[in-house]
Amino acid sequence: MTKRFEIAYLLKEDVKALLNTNIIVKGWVRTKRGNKNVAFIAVNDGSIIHNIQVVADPAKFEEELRRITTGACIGVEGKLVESQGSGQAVEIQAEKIVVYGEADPDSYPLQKKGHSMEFLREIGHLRLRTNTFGAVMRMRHEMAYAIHTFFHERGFFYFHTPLITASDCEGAGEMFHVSTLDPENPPRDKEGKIDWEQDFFGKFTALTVSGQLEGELGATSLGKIYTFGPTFRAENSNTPRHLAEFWMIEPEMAFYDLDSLTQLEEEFIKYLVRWALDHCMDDLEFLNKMIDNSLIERLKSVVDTDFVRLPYTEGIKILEEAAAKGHKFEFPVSWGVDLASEHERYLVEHHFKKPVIMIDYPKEIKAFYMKQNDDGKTVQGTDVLFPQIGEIIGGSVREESYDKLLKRIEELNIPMKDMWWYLDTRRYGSCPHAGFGLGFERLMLFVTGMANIRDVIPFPRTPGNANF
RNA sequence: UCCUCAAUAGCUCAGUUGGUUAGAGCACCUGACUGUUAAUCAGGGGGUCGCAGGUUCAAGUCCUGCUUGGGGAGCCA
Repeated sequence: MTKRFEIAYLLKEDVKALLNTNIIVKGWVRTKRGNKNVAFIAVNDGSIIHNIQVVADPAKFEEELRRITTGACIGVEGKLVESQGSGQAVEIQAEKIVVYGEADPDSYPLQKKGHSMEFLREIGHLRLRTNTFGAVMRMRHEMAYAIHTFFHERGFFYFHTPLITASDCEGAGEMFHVSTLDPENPPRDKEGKIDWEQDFFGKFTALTVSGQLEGELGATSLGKIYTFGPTFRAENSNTPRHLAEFWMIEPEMAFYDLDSLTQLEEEFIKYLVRWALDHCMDDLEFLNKMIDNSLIERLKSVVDTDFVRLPYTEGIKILEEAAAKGHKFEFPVSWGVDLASEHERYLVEHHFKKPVIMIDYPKEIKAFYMKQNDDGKTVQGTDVLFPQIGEIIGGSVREESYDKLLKRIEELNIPMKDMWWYLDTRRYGSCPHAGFGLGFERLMLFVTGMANIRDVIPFPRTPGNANF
């Protein structure tokens, strides 16, 4: 019985022993071309960006060739031979062709010429069959695998935090409510408000905006953990960098301080970029050619560059000096303001020209759980700022002092009723610890060179769009 | 959510200061070509110019509203 091979194997492995023997390939047709003497069919099975060339005799396969158009699914049995043409090393001389599924060219929307990303988003069910999305999705898998490998090699445990949560006090964004109550006629309490006690969980619940708080419970028992799962934000954000449903990686480490935290952040990103360069070069070369021709160069430069550590206060000084020298900012800069993306871009793209890890932010512009510095003004938060993308990582050393954390919670009027368990981490066996969050799709933007975050996830969810 | 730009053939786009029958490339169909590389060459079919109003002798073109999409901003990862 003739064996089927995946195209990645035929094109990447040593196939000398297979030459001039019969094999089978199966996949989807990218193009068909030729004349009345010979036909060429480029077949792709998703295992690799490249196609294998099938050579067929038009006289022998007249009926099959009529049914084979761009997008059709076929199986081919034939002899693997060294190619007579110059575009590929090996090809298959067809002896038997099965057409599994035709793709009517009058209605099949994908062509062999390029499409706009906007058009492809409208056919999200079929865009995965394009070269670009094949490359992006293979890299998405590689990056996910690399993330697990990175943490596993360093003794982190993969820790599963809940997707449904009752903590609505993280301040990380608007939440999607989770309820089984009848929206037409919900039960009401005495004041006429919706009675969440009668809901499925007996309280108001929503989809998680972060696994961090539960992640801290893992870190203060297992030592080093990371989460890697979906995250949901109901913000009305319409930008190329935001999704309503995205994947986030959140490591949390006991006994890490600011230095070891930023060191891990830098090491992590460099590991992932290096992994892409080591394992995804075929796809990267395609993306470099078709999407962004400075991509590979940029990835290499990140791996070789030391990230800048920049205290917020020094960053403000640089920006104020730039403004004094005449650089125009839309928003004014002074100590205490939250930096706008124009400010971050100036620092990363103009001043340092390399990734910047900004640290020690004013406490007023950062979350309640960040460790307070002795100056009484700043906290040990860290943002890793990347060219083009902006903030790719946000992290901090966590405040481990029960009294300081409680005071901050009270100052910010954060409701206490759902926070008691979090505070217990500081009440019993409290330890210094730190962690960060990396937006998986922001990483994907960086390593693929794609411009819009909707094109680095198979099925993007954004305001007004939950298709496919 | 705010600002801004756009919407013309299946796809990517052109269409001049408003003026006759709205064009090109690709795709599709027909034909040519002895090995192509998003094959090439010749011919053919294919349009409610996003939707609804308005101005005008005349609207793809100007105005208003709506819808959808892009870019920028905010929020953030």
